[in-house]
Amino acid sequence: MDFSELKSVCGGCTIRELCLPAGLSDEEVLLLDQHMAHRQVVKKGESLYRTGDAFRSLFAVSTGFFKTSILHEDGRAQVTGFQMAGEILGLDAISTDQHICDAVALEDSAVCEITFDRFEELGQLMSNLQHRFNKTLSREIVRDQGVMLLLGSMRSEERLAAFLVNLAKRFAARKQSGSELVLRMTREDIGSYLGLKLETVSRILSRFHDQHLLEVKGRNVRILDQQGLNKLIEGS
Amino acid sequence: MDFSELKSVCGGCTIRELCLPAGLSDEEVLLLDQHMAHRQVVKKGESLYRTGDAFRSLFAVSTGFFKTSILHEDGRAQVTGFQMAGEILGLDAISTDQHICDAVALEDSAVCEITFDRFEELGQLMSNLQHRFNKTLSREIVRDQGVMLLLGSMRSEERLAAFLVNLAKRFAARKQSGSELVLRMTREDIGSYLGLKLETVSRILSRFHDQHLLEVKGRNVRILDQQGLNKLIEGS
DNA sequence: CGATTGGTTGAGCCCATTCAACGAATGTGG
DNA sequence: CCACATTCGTTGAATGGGCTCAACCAATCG
Repeated sequence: MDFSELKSVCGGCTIRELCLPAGLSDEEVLLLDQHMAHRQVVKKGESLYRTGDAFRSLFAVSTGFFKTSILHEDGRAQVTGFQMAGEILGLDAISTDQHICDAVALEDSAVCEITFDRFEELGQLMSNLQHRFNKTLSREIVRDQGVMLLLGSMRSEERLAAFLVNLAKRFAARKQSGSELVLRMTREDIGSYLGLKLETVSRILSRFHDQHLLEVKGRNVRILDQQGLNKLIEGS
Repeated sequence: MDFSELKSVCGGCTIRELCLPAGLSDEEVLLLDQHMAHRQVVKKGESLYRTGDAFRSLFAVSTGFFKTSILHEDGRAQVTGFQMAGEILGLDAISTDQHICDAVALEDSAVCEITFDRFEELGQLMSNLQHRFNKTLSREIVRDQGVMLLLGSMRSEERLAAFLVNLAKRFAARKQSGSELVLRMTREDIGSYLGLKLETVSRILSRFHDQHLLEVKGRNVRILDQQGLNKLIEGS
């Protein structure tokens, strides 16, 4: 697919308000748009970037689903996040000009690329863009600290419940069903993200199924009792 | 103490290169300096800000030691970080214009304040400052993801070893001893940060003591075998 | 078709937790 | 100044939640 003919990619994008252009005026979006590189396809299983790669660009997920993971020297890996449409990949690399994690597509995906040098120039031209970007970075910090809370002080059931509720919310914000989830990642990915083993994830999904909180068929999960899940997270 | 008479606080600050002015020219530092508010004292046990407070300013730790922690609705708390001289407090609040954690001084401390509105204006004037600030935010993301790795895939001994080595590095970067640590936080704080119970922290410190990795006397910790600790973290 | 990857479930084990007792240090008020 | 309370830290014994090891099944793919 070649979108280079289109004048404004972001302008017509359905998830514009969830992405970098959020909160910008039409004119500002147009200016941003002119500096976006072509949309780029990443096939399922392929890496958008790998640990150690030189940092050149930020990527906004256009369609599809990614995971990011960091590798420990001894081979252990930790999944640090899952990214869907509108979310930004590469923020961690600004720090050192090198990517410190791998970003892998969990289904056939497409991303919008913008070189960070260019983006910083735009930030100088549009204080609004810069302001929003500061918020984007801060939001990622808040998200990470939420994961720290989850990993540091929740039990396995609470972790999985929080994970599912969070996924559901993000799907819902994208006008997709907030109760019919298709998990694009393996049980092992989920486990790594939540600090659990894949067997534990599987067991708890089965338990939730038995408790009529979920309907689980492989990677298809339907949330039957949202409130029940919320109760697990908050109350204890 | 009133520093308002001084023309340049940052300019003469010994930890300038570890703080917001890092990488700025002398002129740029001077400009930044003119917009810094007075230094502000926070006594041991006092809060610099609390969850829910409106976000107005960023704070750079000048002297002393802070902890930040988020509160879960059911009362559980998670310590999300410890901040020492040169490190920035309040980055998480940019996202929502509200502080999402408490920042508490663990010893008598002082901070330098700058209103964020002012700071963003300065960022528009000095692309270099903005560039550095982007890196600061990204560095916090990297740090948080490091903690995620720690919480998600390390065992208790590895966590504590990583924590101590990290503290030692940061003290060393501030020209303080990298082996004689004075822990300003309680065992409970450490445990919360590392996802462990205080008893576990205490036990492991004792174990490290027995293994001649550390000398532990209450909150005074001397690292006897840095390499031994590193081995714990990397190898498994 | 066999090979591979992903998922479920069981049995037993172990690391960290829980519960508990005790000691040291600090602060407070009479 | 001492008596007392409080906070912080250490250590022991027993428990249990999640892990390890293992078997098995289903789906996918070359």
